[in-house]
Parts: sequence; C-alpha cells; structure tokens
Amino acid sequence: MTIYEERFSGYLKEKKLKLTPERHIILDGIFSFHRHFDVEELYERLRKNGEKLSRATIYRAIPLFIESGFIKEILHCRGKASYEHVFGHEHHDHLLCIKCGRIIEFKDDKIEELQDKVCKRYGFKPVEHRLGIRGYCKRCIAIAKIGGGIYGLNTIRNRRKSRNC
Amino acid sequence: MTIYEERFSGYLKEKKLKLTPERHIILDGIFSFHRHFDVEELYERLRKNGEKLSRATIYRAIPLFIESGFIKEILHCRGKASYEHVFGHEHHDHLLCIKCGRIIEFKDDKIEELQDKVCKRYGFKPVEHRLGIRGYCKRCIAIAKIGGGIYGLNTIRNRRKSRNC
DNA sequence: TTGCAATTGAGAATCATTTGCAATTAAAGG
DNA sequence: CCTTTAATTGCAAATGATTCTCAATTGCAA
Ligand SMILES: [Mn+2]
Ligand SMILES: [Mn+2]
Ligand SMILES: [Zn+2]
Ligand SMILES: [Zn+2]
Repeated sequence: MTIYEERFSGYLKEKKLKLTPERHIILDGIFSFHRHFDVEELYERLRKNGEKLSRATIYRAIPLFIESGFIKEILHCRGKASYEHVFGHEHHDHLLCIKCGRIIEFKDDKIEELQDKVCKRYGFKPVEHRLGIRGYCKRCIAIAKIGGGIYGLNTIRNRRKSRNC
Repeated sequence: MTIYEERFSGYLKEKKLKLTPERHIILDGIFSFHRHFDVEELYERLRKNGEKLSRATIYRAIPLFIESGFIKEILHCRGKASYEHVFGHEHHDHLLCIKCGRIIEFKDDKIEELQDKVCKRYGFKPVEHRLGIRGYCKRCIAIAKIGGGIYGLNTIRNRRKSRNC
C-alpha cells in the first residue's frame, strides 16, 4: 500500500466514506501523472488505460481529494477548473502566458511571508492562496515584436478566442 | 461628458467600434456602482433602473471594458466571473472568507515589487495579476470556534454548497 | 443622405458541472 | 460468512454561465 493509498483510506474512514474501486482508480490516475490536469483529461487518460468509470464519479471524487489535501484547484481557465498536486509537491504560484498558454511555476518565499503578514494584519486565518501573473512569456516576446496601441495587445475578438487563462 | 465617457469613446473610435446607447448605459451602470459585480447583477440593476437591454449585449461589452482598462475580471467564484473597477481605483488584492463570503481588499507594495522581480527572473512581461488568499475572516473566527480534524474544516457536502469563492 | 460594417435582441447552442434515481456494494457487527 | 444499511455508481436529465446565430437595426464616415 502506497503512502497515498494509506492516507486516502485513512481520510475516508474518518469521514465514514467507502474506499471503492473507482476511487482507487482515480487516486492512482492522479498520482501517475505529474502535471496540471482537468476532469476531462483525467477521464480520458483513465479510459485509455482501460478503466471503466463515469465522469460523474470523478466529479464526485474531486472534492474528496481536495479535502484530504491531495490536490488543489488552480486558476480557472475558460470556465473550467484545473487541479494540481499538493501532496508530495511543494507549493508554488504561476506565470501564465496569455499568448501561448505556457505555465511557469515559481516560488518566492519572501512573497509567501509577506502574505502571512497581511493576513495577520487583518486577523485573517489563511487556508490557501492563489497567485497568478498573466502576461507574455519569454519565448512569445522573442517570437513576435508585439505591437498595439495604449489599449492592449490583442483585439477583443482575438483575446476572447485565444484566452488561454 | 465625463472622463469615463471621453475615454471610452476614444477607445471605441480607435477600434472602429460604435458608441451605441446600450454601451453608454452599461458604462454608466458600471460606474454608478462601486463594488465587485457580475453580469447578472449588472443586468438586474440596469433593468430595475428601467433600462432595456439584453444580457448578450452586456456579455459582449465586458471585453471592451476590460480592454479599455475600465474593469478587470477578478477571481472566478463557482464558475461565474466577477469584475471590479480598475480605472479610478487603485490596484489591490483580496482576502476571501470561505465561511461568510466576505471580501477584504488589501495592497502590499512589497509583494507587488517582488512579483516584478519574479517576472524579470523569467523574462516574463506581466500584464496583470491576481492574488487571492482564501481563509477565515476575523469575524468568522470569533463567531465560531472552528473544530475539525486534520482533514479540513467543512464536510465535503457542506463545502460544496457553501463554497463562497 | 448613403452605404455598410458593426450591433442588437431573442433564443438556441455550448460546455462544464451537478443532480435524481434505481441498482449496487463496502464494510461494520454479529 | 451473513445481514443490514448508508454510501456509491452510472446514466441521463438538469443547471447555469456564457457564447453564438441570424435577421433586423443603426452609428458614422464619406
Ligand atoms: Mn502548478
Ligand atoms: Mn476588489
Ligand atoms: Zn507564451
Ligand atoms: Zn467570514
């Protein structure tokens, strides 16, 4: 039994929930892949793997994995939620390229520290946070000399369609 | 003509877009209200005000207001986008209470500065950022001694229903 | 005033996510 | 191992926010 399985079954027991084969499959699916994912991707990956289970089951399992501290939701992208590991992965924040969709992860201890200070100042007890910086990645800046007036870099229509995050 | 109207019509002209009565109504609606809002709220506010226009028109206008720097999208909340002023309002980030939904705005220059540093480190050209810290506000901490085991403060079912942000 | 691309409203279409329901099953207790 | 029962599942229908289609209208540059 992996450390994941052990922790998950402990969580389920504490909540009087059942460790079903489906949940097992989903757990394995989540930890056999180390990138950001969304429900549809996970579903298709499991299917290709020959597993049979429905989207609804995955949707219903996601909150369990969040509550038990395995994954967390990251920035919504075009109305769709994505997730990433928490368990076994250090916390980090994201740079999001609005041109190509590339996601760069970073961690800045000083920023984290200052966030705590802000919370203290307001008597706020933080549970989690998300910091996403949207802009243009190195490669996209290099590829195209981006023109445009004071009003932005894309037309509205283009921005709509290409809104990567 | 207000400064808003002037700036907006300038933007529209530059983009060869039209200053329609509907867009005018929406612009006024946005600037007659100084809090976070979503499309539905804006729609109903305008309706109550006797204005006649369709949701679709608002949805279509939102990207214009974003591009012209009047508003920006803030954290998605339950799959629904919210917006807040940018023009005439200083940038800030948010503390979000996951118990009562309260939103506390804050600004920390040092954090902003460090974000720029991070971007430089990655050759990334930032356009905007969002920092949201989710947790429990002062009042909620006071009201309820929040119990719970190591796995979190709400049950899954409750969390689903009460997920304020 | 004209010409035409941009815009609008209404409703249909999308798309991610949630939910109702009947059948199934994990797992606690004997 | 058997019983009991609440939890779980799959499927399809329901939701809800947002986008799109299309015919009718209109701003505005010339
Ligand atoms: Mn990440
Ligand atoms: Mn705000
Ligand atoms: Zn890029
Ligand atoms: Zn609160």
